[in-house]
Amino acid sequence: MSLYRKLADDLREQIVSGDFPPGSELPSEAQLGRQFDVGRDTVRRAYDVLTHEGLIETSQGRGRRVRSHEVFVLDASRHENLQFSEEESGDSYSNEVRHAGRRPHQEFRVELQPAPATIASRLGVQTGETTVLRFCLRYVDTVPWSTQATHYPMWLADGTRIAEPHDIEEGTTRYLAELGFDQVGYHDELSCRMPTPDEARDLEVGPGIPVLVWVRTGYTADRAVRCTTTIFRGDLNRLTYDIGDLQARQARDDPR
Amino acid sequence: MSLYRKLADDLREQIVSGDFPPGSELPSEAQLGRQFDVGRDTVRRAYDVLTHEGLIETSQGRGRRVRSHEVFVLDASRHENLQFSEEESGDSYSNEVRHAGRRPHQEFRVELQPAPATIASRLGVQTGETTVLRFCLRYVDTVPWSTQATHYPMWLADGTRIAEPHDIEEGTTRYLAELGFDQVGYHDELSCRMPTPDEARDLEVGPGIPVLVWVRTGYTADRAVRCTTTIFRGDLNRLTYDIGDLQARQARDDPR
DNA sequence: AAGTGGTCTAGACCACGTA
DNA sequence: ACGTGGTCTAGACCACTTC
Repeated sequence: MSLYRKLADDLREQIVSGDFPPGSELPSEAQLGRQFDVGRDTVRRAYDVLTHEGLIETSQGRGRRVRSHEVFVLDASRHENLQFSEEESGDSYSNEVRHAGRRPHQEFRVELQPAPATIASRLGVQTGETTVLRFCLRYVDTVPWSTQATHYPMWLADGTRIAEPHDIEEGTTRYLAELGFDQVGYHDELSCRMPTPDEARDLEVGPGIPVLVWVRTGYTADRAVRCTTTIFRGDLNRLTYDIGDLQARQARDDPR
Repeated sequence: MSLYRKLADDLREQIVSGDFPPGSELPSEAQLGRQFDVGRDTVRRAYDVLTHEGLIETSQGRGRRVRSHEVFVLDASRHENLQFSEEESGDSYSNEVRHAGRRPHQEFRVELQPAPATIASRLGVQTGETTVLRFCLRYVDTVPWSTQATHYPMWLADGTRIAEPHDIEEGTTRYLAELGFDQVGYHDELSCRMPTPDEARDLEVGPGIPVLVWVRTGYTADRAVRCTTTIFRGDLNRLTYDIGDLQARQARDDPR
């Protein structure tokens, strides 16, 4: 077993056992080098291991700290509910965030884009066919939280507010319904991977933080009408689905 | 911008553009060093970046290759179906894998374990209370694919085959139903993160591969009866959920 | 100014795989 | 035997943060 791995195991053990609680400062490279009588690069490699496990974070000039987590839970099975409730208008993301007592913020743009193969097959159009892309970079308070890209087929978006570069106040799902495109079913796909450099920049994630990828295709009774790809920071998010009858669970959460 | 980052960007561009297709060999450290007139460590750091993005894989003595992906799709909304179909007996995992034309294999063990806080709160028992843990390391053909750990509360498992260290042929969900514990609802939670060293060993994943974590809590009409934590290799798996009416999608998949 | 991490190099030796 | 990657060191210089 190599020196730096032993050192990494040592440090990991100290972290998970609570000797270094979340947020606490870790020894400097020089200090650890003296303490274990190893070169500076060996210490750096040990810390690199832990960084890529998502355990610690580094700031130049300030040292390393144990990462502290915060998790936002999103109920995917109730998100963009198929039946609109009376009180809930506007887009689902803002509602969810405000409901959690946090301040939502988003940067928004609309583009015309030739459909990539992955999107085209889901929307039932030809690869390269023009689609309308509505893109959001979403913040909770001031932390970048997720990106969301929704593709609409041209046959649907053309001549509607979907294709215009403005926010749709009442929410796009509701607006689509007003246009006569009632979404009656969703097909969701979930995967995870390391972020691309672009995603890492947008979401401000360093090494060791994967992204959770959520692709939702929305259907009317006849056909697919939109495909939404949401990229979540893996450290900050959790998705949930309720299936079947969960009376027993709700009883636990809302004791009378 | 540092040298090794520029070099990494260069190489990434060549990989995603198809100059180095999946499975192809990449230049050796020495060769790249000569080509770009940089030291060996700089080349290594560039390759480390791509490795941690999950783009390439390394074998000592044999060089580096572009990783090639394969993805197994699991339909979580139909998995362990609440209504048993006639033809489907045995556990859901084996069925899914065989249905995909692959050979399933699992290593299996049963333990008594004090409930960790995360499990206890989901099962509605006290932290540290004894639970029965049924653990599986699952392979598809000879590749480790996922681990699955199901915790059962002692009040349910005691004196049943759940607590015995043997496979349950007909599937645990069906066996539980026979015992009078009909699962009528599931609560699913999804997240992702980098694997712990233990998980990396079990699943044989190197750096740059996150895991997808799926926690399913099963409920009868009265209470939670089990909590299943499945850890998937992030590079090999995708989960799907169908919500609402998807006639339009099924029509696409099964054209008459 | 002093301490922290970030980049880069040269050199040495080891471990693994192929031939 | 040779080429590949893996580990470790010492030294130099830079960039950022804090005081």
